Amino acid sequence: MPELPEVEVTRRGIAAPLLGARIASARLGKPLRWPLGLEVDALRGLQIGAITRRGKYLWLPLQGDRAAGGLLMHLGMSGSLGLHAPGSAQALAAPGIHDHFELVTSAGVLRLNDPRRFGAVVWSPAIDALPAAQLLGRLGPEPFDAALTPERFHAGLALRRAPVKAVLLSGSVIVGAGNIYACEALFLAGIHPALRADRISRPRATRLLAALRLVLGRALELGGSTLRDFSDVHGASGAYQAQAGVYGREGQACRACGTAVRRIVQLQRSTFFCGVCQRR
DNA sequence: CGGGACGCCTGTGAGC
DNA sequence: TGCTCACAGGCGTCCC
Repeated sequence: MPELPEVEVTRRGIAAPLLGARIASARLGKPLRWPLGLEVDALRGLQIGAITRRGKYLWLPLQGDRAAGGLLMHLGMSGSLGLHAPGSAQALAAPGIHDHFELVTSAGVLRLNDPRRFGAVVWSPAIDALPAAQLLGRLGPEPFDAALTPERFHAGLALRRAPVKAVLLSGSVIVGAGNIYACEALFLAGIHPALRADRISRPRATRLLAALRLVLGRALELGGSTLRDFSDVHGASGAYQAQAGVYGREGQACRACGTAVRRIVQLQRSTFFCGVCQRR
């Protein structure tokens, strides 16, 4: 479900209510990607600090009398976080079969629902200590980091011979664009997804960076509602098909030129593009 | 090291 | 209606 905008929307939805909340109890469901790395009951009594995001990871700092650290969370492919107000029907309801992590706090019940269980919740003594540092260490710059100039972005692409779509998905030159937004940004920038990253000129790299920011920023404004089955806390989903330029539109007319949108497979993932509008 | 395949899981929709 | 198959928003690990 989540690419960067959806993770950021999630963060914005839970950060303020959970700031300063105290954990009354915690519970694990079926195993996620990795073990928690801590006895789940050890979370009891810890106080939640300011929740941050790096790439598609969320960091929940936790402070207690004897323990300090935090939880590094990832929503994987199908994860979502729900925060249910104390005393609400949802908070009182038993966890669903796909609720695999739960924090009962003074500010409500936080539940990670993740059918495919590619997501993760991992204890780390600090965000810059193992194991968090190991996972975050390979991430490239944030898309809206002002330090990521067109020059630097272009320089990053120039080091890679793989297809530009693969480089975007790798997250080493820029984080946050998943399969959908990578396709959409390449379409907006008029760049063929199979073009080698190091063959992209400075002007085209500049356009691609702008397109990535546009696509991710727009999704953020729309509250992450551009994904197929993403729903916010109010259950609003919306506008997916209306937003997509190429993603999921194989065989349909390109909105710019009318040519049939094509689908190819790269890294075992679908890539959608317009063979006319997007040049090598 | 870079590049690409694999595997982790469950759910859903299309086609028969 | 029920089965099978392809495919789904990610990413760490492993092998070349």
